[in-house]
Amino acid sequence: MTDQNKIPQATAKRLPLYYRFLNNLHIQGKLRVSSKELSDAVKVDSATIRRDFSYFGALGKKGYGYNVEYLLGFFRKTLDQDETTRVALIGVGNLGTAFLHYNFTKNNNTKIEMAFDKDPNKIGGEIGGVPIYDIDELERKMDRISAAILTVPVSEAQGITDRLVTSGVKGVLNFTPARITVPEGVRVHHIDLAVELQSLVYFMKHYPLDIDDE
Amino acid sequence: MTDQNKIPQATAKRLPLYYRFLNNLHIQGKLRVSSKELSDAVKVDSATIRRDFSYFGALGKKGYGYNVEYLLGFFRKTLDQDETTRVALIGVGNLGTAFLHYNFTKNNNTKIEMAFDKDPNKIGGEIGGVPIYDIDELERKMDRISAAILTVPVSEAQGITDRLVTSGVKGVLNFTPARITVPEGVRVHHIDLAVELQSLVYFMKHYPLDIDDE
DNA sequence: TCATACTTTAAACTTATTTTAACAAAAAAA
DNA sequence: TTTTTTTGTTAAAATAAGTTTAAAGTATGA
Repeated sequence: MTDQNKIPQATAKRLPLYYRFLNNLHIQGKLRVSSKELSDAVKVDSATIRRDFSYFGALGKKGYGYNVEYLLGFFRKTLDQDETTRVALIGVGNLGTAFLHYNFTKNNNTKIEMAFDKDPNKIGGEIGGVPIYDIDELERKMDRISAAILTVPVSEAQGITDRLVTSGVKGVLNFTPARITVPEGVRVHHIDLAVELQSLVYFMKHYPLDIDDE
Repeated sequence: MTDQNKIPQATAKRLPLYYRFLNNLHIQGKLRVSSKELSDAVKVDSATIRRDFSYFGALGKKGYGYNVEYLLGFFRKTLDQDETTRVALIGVGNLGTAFLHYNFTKNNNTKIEMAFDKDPNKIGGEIGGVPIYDIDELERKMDRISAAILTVPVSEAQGITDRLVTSGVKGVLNFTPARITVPEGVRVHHIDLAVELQSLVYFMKHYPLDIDDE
């Protein structure tokens, strides 16, 4: 909250990516890394990486590069890795199930604490260690959950979102095609699988030369 | 291929989104729409929408707005909706299955023609009308497929990608955390679920006021 | 140990891209 | 008519990326 407001959104979006790769390097036992090496790994221009890092002050050493452990520690703090954010998943279909199997907690500051569905066959069960509750229980259970992953059918999206917001959720990762409306102060990120695929196809046809953007 | 090179990438990325909503409006029987209305629906500033549209010439009428059907027809052409792109899906796990159930063809120019997996229980079967083949058959079957959705475990990502590229694939939608390397001319879009979630959380904490960006 | 060559960052500067704001002109509505 | 709506476009502002340069370090070999 101090000066984070000043760092560009584009940089902020790359942070989790950097963190992931730094973690890999650390596991591999690497002690230092140059912006060039990191660039090869994450496919981001090395100058951009240095620029991104420099928003946080001088983290590297000239002629040496970055100390992996130090950088990792720094990112852990910056990304609030110590304080886990409690997440709920709504809609245990295939996509929802994929999420539940994903081991987020391992390298991340997020934990899916519970899931909701309306299918009686799923309610009461658990997947990947996450209990599945009846969607009707949502308001009762959602205490202390601050983010939600929305993997329900489109038709349910806005209705469920309203209930989530009422329950105090401040962030929604929306996988439905619906562009949901939320009150100010609630953050929504959209990922629309069909749009992503269509976008890829459009870029393939019209921008065939570039290596990679996104 | 005429002047598409001139339209900004940021605009290109929004095109599929516009198309989807225009289609919704059309189904709802709406005859016209203003940039303001569309803005509310897709959560993109109305000025940005007008600016985006204007790259393609004058599509609307002052004091009236845009004719939904005309605009839709225009986008259909621009997004090459008439010519379907043949897509293969690699890795029929939960995420892959979610994709197969998704009815892409309905509103889109993409069709998942086939899927690959190495699980003998899945091979030979089909999901959502898409046949599942043995991953060993990849090179033999991939004729005429130009894009691939990669939903395999990270460890397989680069190896499979190399095989896809050899088979003539020009675009990959990569859902694995690996930042895969491809030769020039092949397009890769990454979607990393963990990064997306972490990114949401970061933005929730540090940019709590903005309504929506992405 | 010292000199030299090499590496690599950080910061300043430049360029490019994207968004936003403003407003005249055209059409619609009253 | 007159007023209101709404586009298309221009110009300005904001964001983001890439380049260059100087300083600070490392590594090497005499």
